[in-house]
Amino acid sequence: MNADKPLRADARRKREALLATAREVFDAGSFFDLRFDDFARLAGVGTGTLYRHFPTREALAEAVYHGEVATLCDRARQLQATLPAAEALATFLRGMVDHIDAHQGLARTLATLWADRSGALAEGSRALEQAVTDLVAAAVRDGAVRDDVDAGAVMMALHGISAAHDRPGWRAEADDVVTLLLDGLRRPL
Amino acid sequence: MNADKPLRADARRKREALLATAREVFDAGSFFDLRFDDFARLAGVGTGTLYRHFPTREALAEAVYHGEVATLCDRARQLQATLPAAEALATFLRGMVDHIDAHQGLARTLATLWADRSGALAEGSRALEQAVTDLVAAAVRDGAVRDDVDAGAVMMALHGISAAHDRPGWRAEADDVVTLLLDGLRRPL
DNA sequence: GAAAATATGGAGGTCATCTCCATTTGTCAA
DNA sequence: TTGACAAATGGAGATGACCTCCATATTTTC
Repeated sequence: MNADKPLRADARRKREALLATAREVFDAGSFFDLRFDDFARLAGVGTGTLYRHFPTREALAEAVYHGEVATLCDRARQLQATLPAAEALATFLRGMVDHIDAHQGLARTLATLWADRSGALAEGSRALEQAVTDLVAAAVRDGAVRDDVDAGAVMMALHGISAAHDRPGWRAEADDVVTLLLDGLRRPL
Repeated sequence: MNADKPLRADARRKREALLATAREVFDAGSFFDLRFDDFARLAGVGTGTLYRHFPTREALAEAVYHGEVATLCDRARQLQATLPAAEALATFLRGMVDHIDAHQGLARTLATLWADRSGALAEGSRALEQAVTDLVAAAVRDGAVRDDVDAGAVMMALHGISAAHDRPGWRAEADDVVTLLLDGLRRPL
């Protein structure tokens, strides 16, 4: 869905400028507070161009974190290949919390992408869910994890974690959620 | 924070009209899609009046569900008084899923109230969190639940459940989350 | 190097949100 | 009852974010 059209030279340049600006704003933590049009001005680009490249704020957010989400997915696959399934799952979930903790914007982005009721679930969101589903499935096959719960439950919990990122005691609570999930997932008895 | 001023007669009437209309719209499931001004017209009230009574859409949502949330809290206290702590917690969480499942609007409202980053956490949200905290604390005192996790973790998970209300397999996944939480909460070993 | 294809930018349209205040309605003391 | 004061109303219009449109500019192609 990406290699469709070879972007024209200036188009690619503007696109990069927009992404670069968006990344900065993300790191500053003001991405979701800023007028969308202002990205255009900030990036030295017209509003029309902004909208042609990224029809919505969410599209831009997803593009910014496309790489990061892909990295998370790769990490999931890598863990799955090198660790016992149960441990891979645990490590991945703990790592998710680390990532979210380290990056203001990622938490917001995940929460937003996920909560986006506009039908077409973003690519990154799908990919992440697939990675989690695979991890859980492998652990189930291993017999390390019960087989009567859906991986979607884990996604729901992750969403809760992302969405609550600005709670005072977030980090501790987030770790607790993961602990509960993992202990709950172990085959009962 | 409520018995401050004895509302004038017409004020109370308009307020009721707004709430009644909002309740209908909630049940129809279109609360969050409707132009806010239209509540005014629908309720036979001017926009100014709408905004004086409910400064934001969230304020109206909270008012509509104030009773329902209070009921949930009462239910928590009642369960706590009549059942062993662990069972009270389990029953309450299962009941939450039932409630959310039965009422379109409640899920959205809880997710919205919770996600509202505007600092002042809504009254209903606070109350609900307190109820959950009490339930967990009681179960911990009983020795039925581990003491190394915060009740906030349970709230996070509940939020995830509410926010994901429109997933295809929501009900099953939501039940799974609760199962994981409860099994995870039992004292390990 | 000219035509065709592609992309730009920003002025202006659209629309939900919210404010303001001239008018209406309710309350209460005399 | 009535007059006077306070409280509340409603809806026109300001505000401001979002998005579209298209005349112009840039790139590519032949």
